[in-house]
Amino acid sequence: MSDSETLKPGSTRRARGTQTAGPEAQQHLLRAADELFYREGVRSVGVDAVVERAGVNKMSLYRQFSSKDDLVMAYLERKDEQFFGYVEKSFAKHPGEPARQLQQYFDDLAVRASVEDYRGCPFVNVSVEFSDTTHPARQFVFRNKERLMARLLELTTAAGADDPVALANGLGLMIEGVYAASQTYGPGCGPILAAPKVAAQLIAAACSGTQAG
Amino acid sequence: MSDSETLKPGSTRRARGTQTAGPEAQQHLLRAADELFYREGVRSVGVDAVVERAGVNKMSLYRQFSSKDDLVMAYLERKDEQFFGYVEKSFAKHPGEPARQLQQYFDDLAVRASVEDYRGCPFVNVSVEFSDTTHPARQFVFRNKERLMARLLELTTAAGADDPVALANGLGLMIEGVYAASQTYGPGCGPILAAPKVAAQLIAAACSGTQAG
DNA sequence: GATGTTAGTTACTGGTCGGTAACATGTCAA
DNA sequence: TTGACATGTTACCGACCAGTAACTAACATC
Repeated sequence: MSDSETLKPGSTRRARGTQTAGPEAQQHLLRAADELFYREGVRSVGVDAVVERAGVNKMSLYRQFSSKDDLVMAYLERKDEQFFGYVEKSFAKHPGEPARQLQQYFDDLAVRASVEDYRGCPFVNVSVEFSDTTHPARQFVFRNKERLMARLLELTTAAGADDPVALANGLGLMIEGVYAASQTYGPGCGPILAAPKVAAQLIAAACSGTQAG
Repeated sequence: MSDSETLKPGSTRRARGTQTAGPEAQQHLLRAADELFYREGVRSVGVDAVVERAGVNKMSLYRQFSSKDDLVMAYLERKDEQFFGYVEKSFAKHPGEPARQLQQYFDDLAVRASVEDYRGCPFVNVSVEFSDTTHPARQFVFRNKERLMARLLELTTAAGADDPVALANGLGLMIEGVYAASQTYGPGCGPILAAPKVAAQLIAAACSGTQAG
């Protein structure tokens, strides 16, 4: 009862010694895994670090997830939701105007990728950390990108692009480029800020005939 | 003398038990580190794996390099030379025609990035594996990309682009995109193959007034 | 108040990591 | 032949890793 634990200010780490219900512990673990895995990498962060940040016992982790890989997959699911949440949020700003929807996503992406502690695309990162393409995490990434490309293709088609596939491919390439450049070049500098204008150029050139967006 | 070691077919691993001169061992180590670090990642590959593949003793590694980090930096130096070797090789195909030089690089890059066991940009990969931006490896990557951007800017300027910086940024973004897409989408599929056409479009649009290349 | 269930705690396993010490072995020059 | 030196070999260090076992403490239900 007399818990002498002190929470570091500004930290999301939870106090120890308190008991936590199962689903509640799961949420704490997912949140801790999200923060640590994304910032420092999936392989670099050990399960001990995750449970400590979650304020949960290690056994509780293995009661909620069968293995670290299982936790990694749950982390990816979470990131997947987050990612398409961003996408649809941008698209929702200009309903019925596919060209402007695409443009809006690049505007928003450039802003997100320019913050100081940005760590790029979580899916690219796990692809780097896992060299085995048959690993479930890699397979998940493939599906994630497939889904993104399909969504882009919907919009480029709706926008009346001369070659919707080519435009979607070009824009997909730009997205990956922004993510990578945020890590290799400095944050919020150079190429990233050029992305929206390049996207605008590609969209305009592809939709020159039919101005559907 | 009676060395019963058997070399696995197709492997570059060297036989054990033989003695190797210092600089020779260094070359074997660098080659082994290159192959393993690039294919499987810098953090994932241990020094034991490197020395085994190099056919060299672990002590020989630490006589040539002060630490694993030191070996990693040497690996990056090697990759840096290789990278700009590719760049200049493409540029050399069309001397005095900057726009065509830039285009040629994208054509060659798309081919390289489409082979089965391609593992993307080694500099992006170490940026993912090392979350600390103050790490020497990260600093090296920053300098590498700075140098690439400077070289691109030389060509876009020489090509008479309306806005050489903007074009260089756009092309730089495309390069990063090709690297990343080679890992997240399948190999030799989709967006990567679209890269040369997108690059051509960007170059043509930026150099519409003055056809210097 | 006894019981079953769940979570927390401690300690441990077997393995890998980067790095080092002590010693044996090979090669080459004098 | 002898000595010096660079190399290979074996064994080890402390630290970390993912995962588990045995036990204790809190809770709800009856």
